[in-house]
Amino acid sequence: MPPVPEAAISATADEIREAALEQFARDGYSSTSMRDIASSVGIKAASLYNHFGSKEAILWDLTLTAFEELLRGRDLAIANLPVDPTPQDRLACLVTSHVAFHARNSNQALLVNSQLAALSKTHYRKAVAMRAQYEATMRQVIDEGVAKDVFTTIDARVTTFAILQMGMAVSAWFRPEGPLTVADLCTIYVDLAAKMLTPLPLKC
Amino acid sequence: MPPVPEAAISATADEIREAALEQFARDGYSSTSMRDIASSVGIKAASLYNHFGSKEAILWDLTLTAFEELLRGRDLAIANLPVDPTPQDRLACLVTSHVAFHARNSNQALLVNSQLAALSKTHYRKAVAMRAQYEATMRQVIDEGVAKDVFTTIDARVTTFAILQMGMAVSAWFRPEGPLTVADLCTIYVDLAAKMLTPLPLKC
DNA sequence: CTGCTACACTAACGAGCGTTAGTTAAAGTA
DNA sequence: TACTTTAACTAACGCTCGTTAGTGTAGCAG
Repeated sequence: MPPVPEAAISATADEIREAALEQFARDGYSSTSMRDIASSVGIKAASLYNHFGSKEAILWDLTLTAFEELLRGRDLAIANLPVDPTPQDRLACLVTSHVAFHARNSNQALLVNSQLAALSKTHYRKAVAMRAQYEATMRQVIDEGVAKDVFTTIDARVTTFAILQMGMAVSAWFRPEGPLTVADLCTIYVDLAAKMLTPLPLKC
Repeated sequence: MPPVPEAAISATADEIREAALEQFARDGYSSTSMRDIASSVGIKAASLYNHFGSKEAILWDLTLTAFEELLRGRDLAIANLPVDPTPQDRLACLVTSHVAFHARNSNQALLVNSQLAALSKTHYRKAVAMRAQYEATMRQVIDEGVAKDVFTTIDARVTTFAILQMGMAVSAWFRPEGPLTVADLCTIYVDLAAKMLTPLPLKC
């Protein structure tokens, strides 16, 4: 009896991850069967259990990796900020890493944004905590800008949701073979987010 | 043998609609069983077939109703516009009806925004067409504003998606018992959308 | 060469799924 | 009062699901 692997590391395990990620993102967790995943990899369903302890373990593995990459992208962007960054700098940096992630890793993004409910209660709680921590980063930047009087907003919480959500939606429609590059997309969303936090110009 | 009802009209049918809508929105179509729906109504699964021909028929019934209400809200808002409305008037009107629908009918909104894939191919195509028609209304208003030089945008298509999406997300988090009223919410999103389409003020 | 490990397989279990057939009881109509 | 309709029920069908048990085999370590 092979010990139930905590986090499988092998070429086959990676093929399983890849196939499961694509199908979970496209069809949803509960509409994807172990037999579906196995057949994408070219093995039988029972063989999946040589690599992952359960179907939910695959989802959790993928979810953890997705969150790690999301947070890593954010941290990398923050690390590349100029010294003494303005709130505008910080906002542009966060929106760029946010949108770039959702454009480049659409399957991971779809998993994180709409398949968390399929996790076990314990894993779900951890995932929600990670998401809350990620969202808090955006909120802090907005609050900082408001405190320094460079941002204006009716409601900082709602504006945070709005900025995060318009970026998340990118994963649902953006295709790299389309007319826009990821860089184009980031420029557009940074512009939108900046405007959302700037007072409307008075007629003068 | 009762004829398979096209669109059932009875108190029980309405209870089924209500229970199915809530569970489809909360747990997803494929995670909700006919036995789940039946038990919410207080009957057995087989009795559901006295009112609807299949599980998908329930989803399609709910989807059609949701789209009808969404479009009706939009048309009502448009009908109440002042004579010779400006693009800003039109934008505010559309954003208000959009956000109000997603705040007040969150279950219907979640259905329309994330359960279409569970429909049969024929019904799916019709639903996507209705959604496209709805989205086109917003796009037209933005294009009109750009043509009249009262709106500025890097990319009208992406901005349309962004405005629609930040409103759709409302259905996922807004609770009427929270600190904000629906009217508050509409005000906030109208403000955000207007700013998104207005040029950043130059320092002067 | 021997033995162990890794990883595939077949077969099957029990549970749950959407759905159908056939039955029964109550309500409405002639 | 008799007949029809409505809408509930029980029972079961065939299927798919996640998962487990047990088996075979190739490759590597001693």
